[in-house]
Amino acid sequence: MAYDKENDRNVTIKDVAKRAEVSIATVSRILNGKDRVSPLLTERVLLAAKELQYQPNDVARALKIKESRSIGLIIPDIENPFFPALVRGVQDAAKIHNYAVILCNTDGKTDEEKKYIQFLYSKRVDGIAFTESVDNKKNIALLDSLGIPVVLLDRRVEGMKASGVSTDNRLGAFIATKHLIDQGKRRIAFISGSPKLSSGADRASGYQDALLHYSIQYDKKLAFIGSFTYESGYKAVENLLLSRHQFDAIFASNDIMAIGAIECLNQYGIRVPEDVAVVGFDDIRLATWYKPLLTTIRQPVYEMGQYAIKLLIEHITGERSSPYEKIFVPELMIRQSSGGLEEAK
Amino acid sequence: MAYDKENDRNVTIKDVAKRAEVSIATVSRILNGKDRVSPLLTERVLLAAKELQYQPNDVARALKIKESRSIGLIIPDIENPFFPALVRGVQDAAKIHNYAVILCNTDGKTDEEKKYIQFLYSKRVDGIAFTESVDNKKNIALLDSLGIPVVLLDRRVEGMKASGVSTDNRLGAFIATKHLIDQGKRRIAFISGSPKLSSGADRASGYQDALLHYSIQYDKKLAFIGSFTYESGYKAVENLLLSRHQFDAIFASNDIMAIGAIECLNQYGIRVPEDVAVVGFDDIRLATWYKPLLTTIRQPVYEMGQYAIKLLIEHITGERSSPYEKIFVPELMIRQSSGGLEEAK
DNA sequence: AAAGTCTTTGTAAACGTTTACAAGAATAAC
DNA sequence: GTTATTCTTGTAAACGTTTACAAAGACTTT
Repeated sequence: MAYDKENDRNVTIKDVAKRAEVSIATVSRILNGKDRVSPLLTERVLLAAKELQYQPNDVARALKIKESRSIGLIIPDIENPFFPALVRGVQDAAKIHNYAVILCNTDGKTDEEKKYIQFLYSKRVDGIAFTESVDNKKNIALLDSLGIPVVLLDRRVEGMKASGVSTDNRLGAFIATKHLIDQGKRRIAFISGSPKLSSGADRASGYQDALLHYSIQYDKKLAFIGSFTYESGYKAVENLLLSRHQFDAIFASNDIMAIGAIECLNQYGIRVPEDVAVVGFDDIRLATWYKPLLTTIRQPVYEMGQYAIKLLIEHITGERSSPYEKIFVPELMIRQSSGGLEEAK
Repeated sequence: MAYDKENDRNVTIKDVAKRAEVSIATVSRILNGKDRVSPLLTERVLLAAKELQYQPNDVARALKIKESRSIGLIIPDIENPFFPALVRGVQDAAKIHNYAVILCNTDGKTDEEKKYIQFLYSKRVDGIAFTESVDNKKNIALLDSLGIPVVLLDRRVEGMKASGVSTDNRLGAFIATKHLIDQGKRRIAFISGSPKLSSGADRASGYQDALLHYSIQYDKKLAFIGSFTYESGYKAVENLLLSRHQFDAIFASNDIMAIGAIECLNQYGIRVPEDVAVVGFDDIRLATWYKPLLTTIRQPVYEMGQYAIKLLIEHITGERSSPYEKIFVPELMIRQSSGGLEEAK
């Protein structure tokens, strides 16, 4: 019943062979350019293929050679401003090697992740790039059991036999906090991301490292648990305000929480950076469009996506066999929200 | 040489058949649930499948039934803030029907589009959702010739036999311009998108319609050609300023151009909305985070993506045979940048 | 009890490729 | 001129499914 299937004028290798008066093996050989074949036949076959507008059928090919030239990309949500650049990096790298990328949005739900992993396996993708959203051993184990190359994006997972790419989150958080301290701030509030994620936990560690290093007392009452969403940033500050604890700065574990935080501060008539300095994390594009311009820690997201696929493909082709952990180094982008800019002038 | 291919413990329908002591046909029938088969065998097969952790091979299936359960999605650039919501809509709709979506970024290059169309055809996708970036008859013709269902996103293309989904751009532009006129503005500058795109051309028409309707002289000197990018919005205003023509409002054909325009105005010390009112188009998420909050014309982008895939799948399954044109209606979102908010108070 | 009908199962071909193997032609070696 | 070697091509099997067709078994119907 499907569209156009009757007058399906699909031309196969067989048709080409017939027209060029050779065997299908010969056609295949010429088209793949692996084996040598005489110039005479080559020309005839190429001509026939062009005349018939032959387009190889990759699914038959995939079945035979057990290689689909496609990879799965699992992320929580493409609408989250962090991901478009990552996805673009992935896609550009995949394109170079002629891999198709199948996009999957899980909204951070463990069972969606599982469904997609199985879905992708049924499609016999050659590899999977995975950004897990909650530290879930089960899905990691599932991935491991598939016997398919996997690379983990933006997350560290202990004891997994897969490669990974991430940013040094602990260092980034350290730098961010240090920057605030350098501005003379001493009562620095912290909004964490999901603490179950390595990225969330590591940023919390970096924050504490910096306090410790500069002999500032860590104050539990200034630390809030967020979830990497705008709303959680807003809420955190609202709670902070309600608690009436003094603070002169905020380090939020990502940019959208930082923006949520600033929006809340504004709502209560508190000025940024004059009254409270704010630093975010990620350096999404919005950070340079938002007012005040957001001081933040830059992750090279596009490059991370690219590198992940480079690694994945190396595993697929067998060029690389043992897991490798690529860690990018974060960079402080000083803008308005931390008040660091005026100082610099 | 590929990863793990030797100790590939892939279990096939044959293995299941052997273990359950039935023929492979029976296994297939049970797994697909089409034909009736006795409860006894059903149970045995299901058990065997579970014990062996059988996962069907969709590529073999695709080859046999000529249906890959995957669709291609061609867009210019996922990093353009307009697209994430669209893509998410597409993906969510595809998921419901168990289709994989293969993402392709073309950067608006015609030859990239062509390459991807052929690439997707080789992969034998069941359908293609296409957002063309320059009105290129050749690629449309190519798509037509494939004999594969196609739906056009966000673009009208004359005389194509494919379905399409878009927003009434002309109406949207009319409403935007009218809103500015309602604010008492009479010298309204216009920044177009690519005029070769229907979305670009239609918005220009809507702008002119409104001027005509309210008996305002159309002034060529106030109209600028942009390309839907931040930079082109910025440039347009710079040129406008240099030309020293008076203006009291700007209608930009999309939000990022509007933001580019405002940034430029700010640079020159011109206040928005006090000195110049600005309206954009699209209502990307950034419009509500940017300062001033951007007055704009909302397109239901997510829904458009969803609807496109619904349509596409109807064509694939044969439920729908003749092309259908779905046109969403745009909505004015009054915020700060047009000064419309104070008035309303 | 024989003949007919319906239901359940199996056999084998097909989908469009790639590739091991064999065969034949051409060239080289003696 | 015979034999060995290399090169080019074809034949056929295989990849993992689905499905047309046939066969056999279980019921009806007379």
